[in-house]
Amino acid sequence: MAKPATRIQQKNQTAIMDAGLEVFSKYGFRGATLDQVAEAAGLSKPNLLYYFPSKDAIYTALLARLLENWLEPLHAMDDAGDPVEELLAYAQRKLVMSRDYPRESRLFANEIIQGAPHIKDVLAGELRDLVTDKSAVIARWIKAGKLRPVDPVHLIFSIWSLTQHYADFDVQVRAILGTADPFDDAAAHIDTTFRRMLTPGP
Amino acid sequence: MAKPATRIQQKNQTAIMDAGLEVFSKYGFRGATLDQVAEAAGLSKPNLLYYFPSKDAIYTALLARLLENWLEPLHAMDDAGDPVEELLAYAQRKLVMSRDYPRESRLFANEIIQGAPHIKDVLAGELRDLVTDKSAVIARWIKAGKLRPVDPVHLIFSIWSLTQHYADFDVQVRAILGTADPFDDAAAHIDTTFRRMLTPGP
DNA sequence: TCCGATTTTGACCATCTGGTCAAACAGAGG
DNA sequence: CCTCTGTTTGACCAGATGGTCAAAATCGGA
Repeated sequence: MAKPATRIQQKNQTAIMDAGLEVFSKYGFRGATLDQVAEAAGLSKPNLLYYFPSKDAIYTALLARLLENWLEPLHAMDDAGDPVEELLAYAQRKLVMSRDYPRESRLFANEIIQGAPHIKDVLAGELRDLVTDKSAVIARWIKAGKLRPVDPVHLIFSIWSLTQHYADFDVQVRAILGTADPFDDAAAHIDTTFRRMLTPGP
Repeated sequence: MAKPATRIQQKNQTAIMDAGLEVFSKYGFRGATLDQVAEAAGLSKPNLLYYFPSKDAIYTALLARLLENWLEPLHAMDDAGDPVEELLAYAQRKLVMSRDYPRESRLFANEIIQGAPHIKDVLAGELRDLVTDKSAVIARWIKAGKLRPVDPVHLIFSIWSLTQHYADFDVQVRAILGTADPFDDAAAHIDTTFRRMLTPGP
């Protein structure tokens, strides 16, 4: 029953997704217009709507694709690995994602800031479960004396906010630092931060 | 030449500013509509435009007022105080602002994420100068051995991101933690974080 | 009370926005 | 060459949006 999807379909669908990412991440759902998306995709508006039934459909498809990639690094945190290195690696992966996929980060940030109307259920469901799960892992690490005591959930919030900041507030960061690439220094800073936070102290 | 501003003018102007804050912080500049602002202010749209000449004027006025309050705590960081306590106090002040003025924080975040079209010059001017100035203070503290070495500018970014996260991503934070107020735990976590980061280690 | 200044509003407008539709246009297989 | 399926488009629509304007309502002081 499922149709194979022609070559031209795939080309246009990815063009639309990419254009939608560009526009929605810049203006938010309500601030973006279909004309903008169509132009960025190099298509006419009716043609765009031949591939996606509505503005909402494009946005929803984008969010769905995003959420997978977004949660993957946290999933990948390994119970059996070295606690400090696992957490540091997670933070660095998130930072690399901020550098390489800033539009995705801003799309997500826009959605959350505006009250997460499209994904509130995912936050309270899948995401909540995942964080609860990984928090338990971190708590076990702490109990085993492998990490300096810290609130596990707020530790995860810290990793999110510190890394995503460099994508979401990119303009501000660059305005303050000049135009130089901030990500190398950011990587060093984040490494230092979490090492001091998590490594047993004096 | 300047007119005194009647009582009714002040009442309506503040009503409009508050309504604008509510609406613009929720949808961003482009996503918000004058009708929404007018309704939130309890005025008709023409009446609203009697007090402010345009949508842009309301938004600009909001941003101007915001920026003052926003930079004040950083200004207040005292060269002569105890380094660790000054920085911790700054972080706590920012966190309290996230708790008490989340709409302001989200308004600012929306503006920055969308490329800061209205305040790019402030970022590259006033804000940049302020951060440069305070970074020098922090660098001096480090050189004097009062703080563990850390990149001063990225330290300031850390304070911003960790505190504003609780306002900007409020929905996500509450979805994960349940409905309980997250700010007490956040305060403790942030205190711990920066104390470990800045206090001389082993 | 009256008068000028301030405030409020209903009606209106041009433009934009998400979305529709029938018709025109490929492209591949026969 | 024709035809069938998939693709593209110009013209169009109803509702929303930022903004205008003249007239009406209200206010505050003399």
